[in-house]
Amino acid sequence: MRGIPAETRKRILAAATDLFYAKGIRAVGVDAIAAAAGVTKRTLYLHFDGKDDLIAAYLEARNEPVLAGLIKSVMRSSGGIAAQIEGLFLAFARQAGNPNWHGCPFARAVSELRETPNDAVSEIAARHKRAFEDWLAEHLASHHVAEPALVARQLMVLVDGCITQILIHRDPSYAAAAAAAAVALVERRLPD
Amino acid sequence: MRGIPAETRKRILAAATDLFYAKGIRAVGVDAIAAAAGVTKRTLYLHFDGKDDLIAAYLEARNEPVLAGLIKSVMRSSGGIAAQIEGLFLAFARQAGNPNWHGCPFARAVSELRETPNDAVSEIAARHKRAFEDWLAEHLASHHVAEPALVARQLMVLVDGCITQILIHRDPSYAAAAAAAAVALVERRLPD
DNA sequence: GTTTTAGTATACCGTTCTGTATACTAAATA
DNA sequence: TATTTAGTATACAGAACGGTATACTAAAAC
Repeated sequence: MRGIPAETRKRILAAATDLFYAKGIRAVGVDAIAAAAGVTKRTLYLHFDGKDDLIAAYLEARNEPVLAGLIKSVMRSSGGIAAQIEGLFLAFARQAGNPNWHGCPFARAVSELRETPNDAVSEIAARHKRAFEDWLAEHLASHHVAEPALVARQLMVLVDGCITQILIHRDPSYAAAAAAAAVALVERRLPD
Repeated sequence: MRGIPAETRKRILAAATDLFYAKGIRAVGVDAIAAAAGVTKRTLYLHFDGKDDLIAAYLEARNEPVLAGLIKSVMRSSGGIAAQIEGLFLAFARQAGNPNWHGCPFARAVSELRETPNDAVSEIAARHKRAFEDWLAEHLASHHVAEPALVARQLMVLVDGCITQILIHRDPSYAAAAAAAAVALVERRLPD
């Protein structure tokens, strides 16, 4: 069989994404990824230099869609900026109910691959988080929130903390506390 | 050589702790732990039923000292409750400067071992987090903070979010934003 | 003084890991 | 039509994995 190369690569990446995200990166071998993609290991190594390259491609491919999803969660609300930020955290509670949800792929990759010589993972994850933080700061500023950079950082802390608590306790209701905190932190920076 | 059994067990556990915490749990083999403990693999399996048992013992052993350290960070400050909570986050910034610091061992274990059939990990981690949350709620209540249970949860979210951000960005200064958020969330619940 | 205990040393088992090699096939391309 | 391309199928190399087996040793306990 002869397929379109870009299609095959996408299928391998999709299989890697599902498995890495669900089971963890070290827990998944290249054999399992090749099998899940319906591809021989030979073909996998024809499209990727090795597992490290596949890991980097996996994270890089998640950057844009995850970022878009986060922004969409904020923008969906029709209310003011505080309601929008609240919507972000309520979206976490909703998503966490899905059994396929396993938290933030970037945070989990960094956490798992600590002290392994794969610089790409750390760099991609930091870039992703920074991108959302920067977007938040601009969005807050455009809604006349004072100290937007500081508030954006505080919201990032709440975002990852919310996700971690939900993962540990297997209880999406932690998002409600995070949402209330986020609203309070935003509202106290609004003009009177 | 014949050693005191409890001593040998402690040495194995200490080696496992160092390696698991620094490199991750899947990244460390039992051979490496035995070698680091200066013990044969035979001896290791004489003290632990297997790697899963060792993982559970590692986390269980961290519970008390980590909890004690967190409480100490809060109680060190001589100021009021807001200053105490601020001190907790400033302690994170201090510890994160140490190259041996790698975040929360419980959150990292849960994150890495997601969807592996080791119930103990999830249970121990949840119990640990819950213990600090409960202590915080009682401490806040004793300082006349309103809605202590909710505020305690919000602080837990900030704690784990702060740690995650520092890990990802390799930048302890994220603790400052978390500290400011924590102070604001506590102060607004103080009696006038 | 004999037996139990807590080890060492070493070898091995079967499996899985990342990665490579060899040979073949069918579709697109020149 | 000949050649390149993108694959399949299969096997294997070399290491690391968790875990076990055998034989021996020295200190402690009865």
